[in-house]
Amino acid sequence: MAAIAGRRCETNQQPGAERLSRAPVTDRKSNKSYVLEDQVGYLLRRAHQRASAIFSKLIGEERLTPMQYGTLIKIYDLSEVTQNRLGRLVAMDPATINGVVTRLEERSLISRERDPDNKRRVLCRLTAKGKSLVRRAIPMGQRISEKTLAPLSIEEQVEFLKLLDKLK
Amino acid sequence: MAAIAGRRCETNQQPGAERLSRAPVTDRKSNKSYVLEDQVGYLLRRAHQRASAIFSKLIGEERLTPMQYGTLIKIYDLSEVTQNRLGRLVAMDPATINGVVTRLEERSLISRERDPDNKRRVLCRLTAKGKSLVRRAIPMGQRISEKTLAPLSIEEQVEFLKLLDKLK
DNA sequence: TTCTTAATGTTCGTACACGAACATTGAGAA
DNA sequence: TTCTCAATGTTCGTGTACGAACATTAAGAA
Repeated sequence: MAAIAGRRCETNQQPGAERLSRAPVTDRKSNKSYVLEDQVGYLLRRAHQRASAIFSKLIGEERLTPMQYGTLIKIYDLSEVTQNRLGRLVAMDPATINGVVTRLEERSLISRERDPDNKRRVLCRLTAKGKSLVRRAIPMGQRISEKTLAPLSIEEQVEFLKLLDKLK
Repeated sequence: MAAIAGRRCETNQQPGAERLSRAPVTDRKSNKSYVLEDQVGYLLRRAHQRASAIFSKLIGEERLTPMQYGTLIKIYDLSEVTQNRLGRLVAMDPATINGVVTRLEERSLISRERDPDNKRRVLCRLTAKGKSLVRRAIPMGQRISEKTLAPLSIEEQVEFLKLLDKLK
């Protein structure tokens, strides 16, 4: 695991995860043993955890989470989006995107207003502040992706992304 | 995306994520365009999201989250563990494992007591109820992993897990 | 035009995730 | 034996996640 700022145990308290000598005691009936550490779900969580940690460390900019970053990028690309559609574009349910967008608005990075043509909708736009933040953040996003994939060779990276894409 | 119980928009409101015609408007200066949907972090999140959804749908048992499941499995394998060490084993920081363990204790699936030999530590054990739940859950865990990896061929699964393991 | 149903958001409750600050306890150094 | 510092937990605050219930509005059927 990449080192994280405020670590409290050298044994890796945070994300890290200790590795014990593999004793798949769990299943005695079936011949295939069940080791938690080998399950896709567990590994995906760990990898995602690591990716988030790298993001937080490298993004620098006034605190931005991966979700906030993704959200800003999408609005930037579309200039104006409905909140609901925005949620679909970044894969967040209505309740979650609502929270994200609310926080971004509180920080004056985006603005929201009712769509006059359809009073259900809420249109999201970037403020000048939001736009400039996005422009500064993009290059970081690229570095973050590189860093995240760094443990793999270039060929492996291509292969990995190809397979990962099938598991969306 | 696998269908989720209470969907509200046929356009896939929840996790799903809409795919728009790829307009990498974002970067005009560098020659390589930046598409959010192609970034590892984004894809990892999506894959993890899907894995969690599959877990929730298939676990059945009285509601169990992936974290609770992993935690129970670990205690089951070790019979008795310190709360802090438990957190390291399942890759959760002290604050998070604390919450998970508290909820499991409230449901009488585990018991906690101070270690008499080291009054800082808290020992976690499974209750009879917890043990039987774990035994019923393991087979589900295996099916969940299979289902999660289903979009990949057997060879791809092996390759994917190998690469994913490097990104912990 | 009404009636029904879908779309869009909001609010609530629960469960991670994790940085940060803090209290307690143990282990090794001086 | 003190003194220092690491280890273990707890609490707080912020930010996803997401099911569920609800209000409002729009669009199409009868």
